[in-house]
Amino acid sequence: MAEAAHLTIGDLARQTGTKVNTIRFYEESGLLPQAERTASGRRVYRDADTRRLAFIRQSRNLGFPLDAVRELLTLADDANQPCEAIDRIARVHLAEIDRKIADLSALRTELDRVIGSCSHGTVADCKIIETLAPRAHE
Amino acid sequence: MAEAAHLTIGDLARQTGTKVNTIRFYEESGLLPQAERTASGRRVYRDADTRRLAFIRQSRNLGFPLDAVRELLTLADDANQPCEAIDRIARVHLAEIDRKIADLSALRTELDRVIGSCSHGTVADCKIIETLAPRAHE
DNA sequence: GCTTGCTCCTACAGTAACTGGAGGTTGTAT
DNA sequence: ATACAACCTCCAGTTACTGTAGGAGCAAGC
Ligand SMILES: [Zn+2]
Ligand SMILES: [Zn+2]
Ligand SMILES: [Zn+2]
Ligand SMILES: [Zn+2]
Repeated sequence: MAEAAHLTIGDLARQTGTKVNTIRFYEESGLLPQAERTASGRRVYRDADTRRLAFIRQSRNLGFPLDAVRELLTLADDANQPCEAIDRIARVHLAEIDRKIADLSALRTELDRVIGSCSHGTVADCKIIETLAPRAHE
Repeated sequence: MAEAAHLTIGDLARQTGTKVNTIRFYEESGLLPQAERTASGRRVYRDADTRRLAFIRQSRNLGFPLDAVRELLTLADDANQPCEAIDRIARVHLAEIDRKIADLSALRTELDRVIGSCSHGTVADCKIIETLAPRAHE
């Protein structure tokens, strides 16, 4: 039932919600194979490319950096291997996200404290500025 | 008591915990004024520069982007103005941080769910891969 | 057959905020 | 005098694209 249609780069872009330039960028980055070309030099894609690109986009949506996506793509090809390595990449990524959330939360707390301390007078009295400027002790 | 010492760029870097290259970058970006030079072309700094750079660094530590730092520096110079504009910049920045935290938290939830669904078999059964690959329905 | 307009091509600059290095000069201490 | 550190000016690299310039191809309507 599936038709192995030949897609243009624009078709592929539409199917996957990816910009045309981004697809070319993925090709150049080695995430997508070098596409076949028509006689006039236009890229031609097949369903397998759609699936690969969808995988990449889904991974990106989950925040995996391109290096991790590259590894995931390789690992996903060995269907009979244990999925340990895949899980590890995902857990490392989760830890990274947790770190970022922790950093931002600490920042948020501090910034909120600074903002809350302002009594809305002149710049000379502004506690925000006072926090940013080094207190000239003495 | 304060001595208006002439500082080298290295002195300034040490005093503020900034890399030498970063100081040059700030100068080029207009955050620091063009430094005076010695006869041989070396940059010379004074205490006012230390204070300005400390302000920049403190702002950066609170996550303000350089554009915001630039505005803060300008606003901080008008000591008699109301601090409204400063507060607004800070609140906009806080909102941005909140947005990032929300985005990351949503990502974290989803990623955690995906990881949790893996039953540690082969790649063929891995739920993580299944999530990333488009389900070939039918 | 021709023009219009869309899609495609390559190549490159720009984004944020630095960081590091190459290649060369100056200052300082022994 | 000779190290050696610190300074100088470029400039490339980082992340993951995005947008644009300048040019060619392709399908449709007239
Ligand atoms: Zn206020
Ligand atoms: Zn204030
Ligand atoms: Zn597993
Ligand atoms: Zn798994």
